[in-house]
Amino acid sequence: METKSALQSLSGLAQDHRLSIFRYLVTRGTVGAVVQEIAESVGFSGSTLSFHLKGLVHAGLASATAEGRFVRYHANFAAMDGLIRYLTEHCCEDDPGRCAIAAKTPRTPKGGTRA
Amino acid sequence: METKSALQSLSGLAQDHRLSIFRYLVTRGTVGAVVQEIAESVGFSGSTLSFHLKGLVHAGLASATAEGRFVRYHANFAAMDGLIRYLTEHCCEDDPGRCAIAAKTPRTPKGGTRA
DNA sequence: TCCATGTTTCTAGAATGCTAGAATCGTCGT
DNA sequence: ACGACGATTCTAGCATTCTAGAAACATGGA
Repeated sequence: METKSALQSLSGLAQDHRLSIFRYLVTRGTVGAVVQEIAESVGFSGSTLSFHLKGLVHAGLASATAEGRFVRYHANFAAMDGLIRYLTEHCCEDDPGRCAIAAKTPRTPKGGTRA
Repeated sequence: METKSALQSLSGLAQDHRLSIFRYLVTRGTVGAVVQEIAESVGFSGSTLSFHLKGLVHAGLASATAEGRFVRYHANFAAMDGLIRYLTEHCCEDDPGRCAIAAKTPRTPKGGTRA
């Protein structure tokens, strides 16, 4: 993951409403949630919700799939993993022996990059 | 980690200059770096640098210790770990069996919360 | 086709965040 | 005590982001 996409992910999550939305999607795992469900969970106006969902998708943190007139959103776990890896990259470069973090994250959910 | 501090961490990192600073501090591990070093690494004006360092400290992502007239900064790995845990919390709540992420991060660097 | 429903886009105003020059504060060496 | 130096704070202007009402768009059912 390059700096740019890490920054997009971080900016995407650095807002309480978007963080709420994302965390809700995380709890929903591979199932995801349609906009109405999300709205019930977080409780703010439709246009605001749409604004933030767009932000999450743009940041690569979520994906949207149409289901008739509903739209289902899923958290993008791969993006989250990438972000985590990015943050811990080069940790304690000077003295890796002292470091318990660096590059040891056996992540990615079973079932691919989506959902 | 509660929502508020996670949000602070995320906001702290969601800015390219602060992210650069933080990542540089991460590479410096327990050694940390004085402001001059950081300035050489990232290359922007003193007041801007100070502004962002303050932001990182306020977000709990870095700590500052005076060394004569120098100030040494360290990345706060504990905060980063906390953030990572927070993000992956409750992952796939509906069907944990399907999830490879949830609560399995053996993190925290050797040597305590500082550094 | 027409209406109801679900979602997104448009818009403006308010709030927040960023940058960098100038001034300030604290520490060290002489 | 004084000057040099490292770092932070102050300030103002600029840019970005957030919110929510209104309008628009798309889909499904009657």
